[in-house]
Amino acid sequence: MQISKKCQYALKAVFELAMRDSVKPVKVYVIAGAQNIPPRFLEVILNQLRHSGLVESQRGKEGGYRLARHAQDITVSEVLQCIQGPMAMPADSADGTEKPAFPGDEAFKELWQEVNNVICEVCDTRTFADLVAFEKARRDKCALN
Amino acid sequence: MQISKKCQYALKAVFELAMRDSVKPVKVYVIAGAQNIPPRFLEVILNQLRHSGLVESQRGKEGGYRLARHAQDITVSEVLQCIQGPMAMPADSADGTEKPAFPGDEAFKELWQEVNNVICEVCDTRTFADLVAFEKARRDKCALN
DNA sequence: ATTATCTCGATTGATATAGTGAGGATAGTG
DNA sequence: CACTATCCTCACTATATCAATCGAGATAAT
Repeated sequence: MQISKKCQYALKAVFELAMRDSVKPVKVYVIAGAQNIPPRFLEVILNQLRHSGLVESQRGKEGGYRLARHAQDITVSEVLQCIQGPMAMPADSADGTEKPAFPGDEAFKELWQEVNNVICEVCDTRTFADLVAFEKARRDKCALN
Repeated sequence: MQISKKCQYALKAVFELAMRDSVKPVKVYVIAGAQNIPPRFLEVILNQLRHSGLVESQRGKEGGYRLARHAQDITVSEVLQCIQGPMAMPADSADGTEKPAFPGDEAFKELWQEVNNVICEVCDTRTFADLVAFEKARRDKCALN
């Protein structure tokens, strides 16, 4: 049960763009610096996010990346799915072939389905606007001390 | 987001023992055959489960494995933790060292905590007695057709 | 024309996973 | 006691996946 580094980087990158909420595109190395992500690796990741329509890019000088939609319309699930693919639970046979079922297969399938559902409930409803709001609230609280 | 084969095998093996609910120990190759698990690999897995106190073994001829507790007292979580270790969510730093936090780290930590909680809610409350009951109910339903 | 940036596929090195091998320990059976 | 079927242990290998980098190209601003 693990979230890959790549996925964590993707989430952090989208978060950074959401925080900045900038009309001007943000350069890769700026995001990388702000979030401590290997810059060349981040290029790969942002490109993948772009192909999924989560971010937009601008090439050339003064180029960079920005969110393709408002932060409140991008969920954690979308980023996870873009990078890790759909949350494949064991029972999902990769090939479509009907395999001979073994005792308990159905029971486990139902279990994984339920696990999947509760995860999705959390990740589908959590937008990057929420995350940014959380971060800002935390900063305000710290500022009081 | 993936459950390893090893873990799936462990769950299937415990399920098989729960189904049989036998006083006599069940041999590895029997479990392996019933659940389509590579027998030598299953040995390794059952041994690991034994060290965690989930199953008991008997050596020698007429030896094998049985559950160390009643099926209703063994949860899916216990097997998962035995094989995969605790569900480590990204924010948990492996080393105990304080790392310089980056923007959003706290927000993500809270998110992963929540994800972890809902998963545990499902897996902590699901016992192997539940899974066996599910399987038996399914069989009864099929028998009617 | 120059330069800073994104684009994209290939490649590398590290780590984790899945599974196997070989020999030892133990308990029942004749 | 000798034999054999079983569990026990740990080391090992092969393969896949992950994390990250490289290098050459395309594009846009100046």
